[in-house]
Amino acid sequence: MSSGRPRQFDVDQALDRALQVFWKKGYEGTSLLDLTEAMGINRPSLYAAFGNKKTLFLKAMDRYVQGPACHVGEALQEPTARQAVEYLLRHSIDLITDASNPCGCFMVQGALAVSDDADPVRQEMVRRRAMAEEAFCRRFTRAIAEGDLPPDTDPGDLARYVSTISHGLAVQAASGASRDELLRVAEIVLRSWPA
Amino acid sequence: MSSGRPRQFDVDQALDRALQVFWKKGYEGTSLLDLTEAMGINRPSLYAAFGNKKTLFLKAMDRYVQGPACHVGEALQEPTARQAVEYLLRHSIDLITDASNPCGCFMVQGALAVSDDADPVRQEMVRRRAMAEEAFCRRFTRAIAEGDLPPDTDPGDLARYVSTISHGLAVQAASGASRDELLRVAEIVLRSWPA
DNA sequence: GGAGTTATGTACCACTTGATACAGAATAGG
DNA sequence: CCTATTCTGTATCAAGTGGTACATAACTCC
Repeated sequence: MSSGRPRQFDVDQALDRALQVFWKKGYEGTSLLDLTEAMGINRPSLYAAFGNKKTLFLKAMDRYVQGPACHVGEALQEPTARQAVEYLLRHSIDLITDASNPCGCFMVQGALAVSDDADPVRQEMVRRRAMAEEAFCRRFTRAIAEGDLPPDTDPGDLARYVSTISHGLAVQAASGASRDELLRVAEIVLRSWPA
Repeated sequence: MSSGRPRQFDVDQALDRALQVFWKKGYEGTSLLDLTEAMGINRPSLYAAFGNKKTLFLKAMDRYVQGPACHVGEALQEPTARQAVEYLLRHSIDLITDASNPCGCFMVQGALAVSDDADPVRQEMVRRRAMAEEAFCRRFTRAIAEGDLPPDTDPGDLARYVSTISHGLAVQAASGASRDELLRVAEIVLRSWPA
């Protein structure tokens, strides 16, 4: 197999740039011109490497989950449920208020309310958010079995609660709340942790 | 003064219809065609009555605050801080999961992450969310003075906490969470209310 | 009934949108 | 060197965007 003319750009770096734009402007607020300018490539190269706008967005989503938002998975590995939540909240706050990224959470503001045309993208984001919540639900189920949460705890409700806090913090960050302000919110949450 | 040809549509009803569309699809996900179809009027009538897309959106925002979201102001009049928060959360949940409206909160998903062109609209939403938070801050300050909250409470932090919960619930609703599921989240919040 | 005023509806504007056709450039294998 | 393959860049596409000009219709006041 002959490999033809080599790419003149780094695919992952271009994807990171695309992620930044989608993160700041959302799926529908981002134009192809925004993308090609940020990625430093022209339109046909973008389409050849990433398919189209939708598939590029989905790939940016994967990269977000595995890169900037990898703390979500890491949190689950903390020894106790409380520590997992603490890890999640603190690192989430660091991410969503990090000055080198757009404010807020890509997973929340990337495609929250969109046109019918973009609805599949929105639904995929809903699905991914639900997956994270379910992972915490399973973690809490384990915590109950390990005696690390009260036995009458409903793990699903608690996971939904944590998810609610997390998404709320993201909206706060998108509204301009600072790291310290959000850390104090997290403190209120953790102070009353049911354990 | 002569009044000319009378309007053939009800301005407030048309505004309600516009609100519904913006609520579901967000500012940038909504096209003029979406609007005119939902409002039952044609383009020039829309522009004559509401200015342009941005000003229409802002007017829809006013209508949202004074109509569907009037419970926010009402909550402040409850006798205690705890009751105010309880009122806020319960009625918010009713609103954001009401089947006769789009899921979620217009004030959150109407314009969370948008293009530069729409950024003024986004900022106005940020400002309005901040105003609601400040109102709760003042309410909590009063509650502390009335001995209805611990004297060492920081009213700003507490207001930000409540705001975070409220916005988090909105994202959950936009993701398809049911009324009952969110009521159980609210229960967790209220169970640990610092009073 | 005529004059003045305001709303409606068609038809259109310039511009942007996401997406491609196609020619040329850069590589690998033979 | 030649061919096959892949990428790049220009130039372009049809469709959709927000926004308006203009003729006409419906009303009030004189």
